[in-house]
Amino acid sequence: MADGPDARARLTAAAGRSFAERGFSATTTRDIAARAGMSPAAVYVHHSSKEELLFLISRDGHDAALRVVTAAAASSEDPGQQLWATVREFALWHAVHHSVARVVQYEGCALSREHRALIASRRRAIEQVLRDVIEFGVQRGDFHCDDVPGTTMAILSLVVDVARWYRDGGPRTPDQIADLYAELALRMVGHQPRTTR
Amino acid sequence: MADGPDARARLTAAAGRSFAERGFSATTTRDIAARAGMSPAAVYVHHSSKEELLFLISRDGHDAALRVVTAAAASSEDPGQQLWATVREFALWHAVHHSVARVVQYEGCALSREHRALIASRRRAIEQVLRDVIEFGVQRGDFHCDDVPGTTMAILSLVVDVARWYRDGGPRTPDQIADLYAELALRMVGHQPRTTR
DNA sequence: GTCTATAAGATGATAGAC
DNA sequence: GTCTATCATCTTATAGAC
Repeated sequence: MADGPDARARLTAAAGRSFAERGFSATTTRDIAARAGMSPAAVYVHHSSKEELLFLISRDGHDAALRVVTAAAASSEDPGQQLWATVREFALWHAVHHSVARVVQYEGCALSREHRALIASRRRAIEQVLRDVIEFGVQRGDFHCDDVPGTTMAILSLVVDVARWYRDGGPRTPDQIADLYAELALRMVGHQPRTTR
Repeated sequence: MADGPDARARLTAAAGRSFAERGFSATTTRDIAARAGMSPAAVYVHHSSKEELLFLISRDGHDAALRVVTAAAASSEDPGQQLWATVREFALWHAVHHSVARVVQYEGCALSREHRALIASRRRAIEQVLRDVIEFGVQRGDFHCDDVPGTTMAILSLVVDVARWYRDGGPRTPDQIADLYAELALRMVGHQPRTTR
């Protein structure tokens, strides 16, 4: 009968928000502790270092994003629908979880060597999902795109950058952004549907 | 008969590289001084603070980027050519000057309130150049794009993100990236040329 | 598991000699 | 204008009481 998140989860949440707002290096363990309603020393009861907090946030964020794009890519047999859903869900995730997404996309360089390697494999997996969708559409003749790796990278760029500029209360809702970006991705791959949309 | 950059310029160059590699907060004044071949104290003979170095790099970088896109947008009477040139030159600038571009795009939150305001007006000017090109193309009937502000933002995103992932010695040259991104931007705005390209 | 107190070192910036 | 030396403060992380 827990009436709130436990201390460990409160600390990762507090660290995530702080890292997103100011960056890993500009965040102090005192910031994190204060935000979680604890003393600075309490941080180290639950986590071995500030860098470990960054790793946990980054790892769980990547895992969540990978689940989202994997499910979206498998949601249809049609390449256009697959790309539309994948980009839509990925962009939506970046907008809704913009705080975690910022840490995921921009604070990776503060990770230790070992942790960075663990994160890198997850990043490759996410990229692979998108690349496979685009490759499939090109092979099927639904997409017309000369440079699949380059276009994959460009669409990833488009979505990732949402984490940089998105603000709560901005002029667009996450759903509107997701819809727009999914349509733009279809244009980028030269989507020619067999039936009129 | 100068045989190298003066101390002041050496310091901004050293600071720019350090900020790009590790971020503003993770860079120490000792890092900057060592990179410029000076003692930590020498930094303060030429600059009043670490934040001032960030501001100078950010301001000059924004000014350079604004000049590049302004010239590109004015390089033709044809909307498609204008957009192609603007995105091409903007992407090229981000790849070639990726170190400065990283600072420009990702370290703005470390600026003082006053400095941030000075930078914000330059950012709006850059965005306006791109938006005007797209608006012009839509009015002319060369572009088919329902959401001009959204598409403007998306194309900016695409280009800005080059600063995040670009590495010297990567699989693509800056020119190849620029060509690809210019074509993708034309697809994003629904460019329908009057004469076959 | 939480706290207060503090160790050990790093950091931005300055003083003053040359 | 550059240096060595240093100040005052902040930072990560730990020690030990409760």
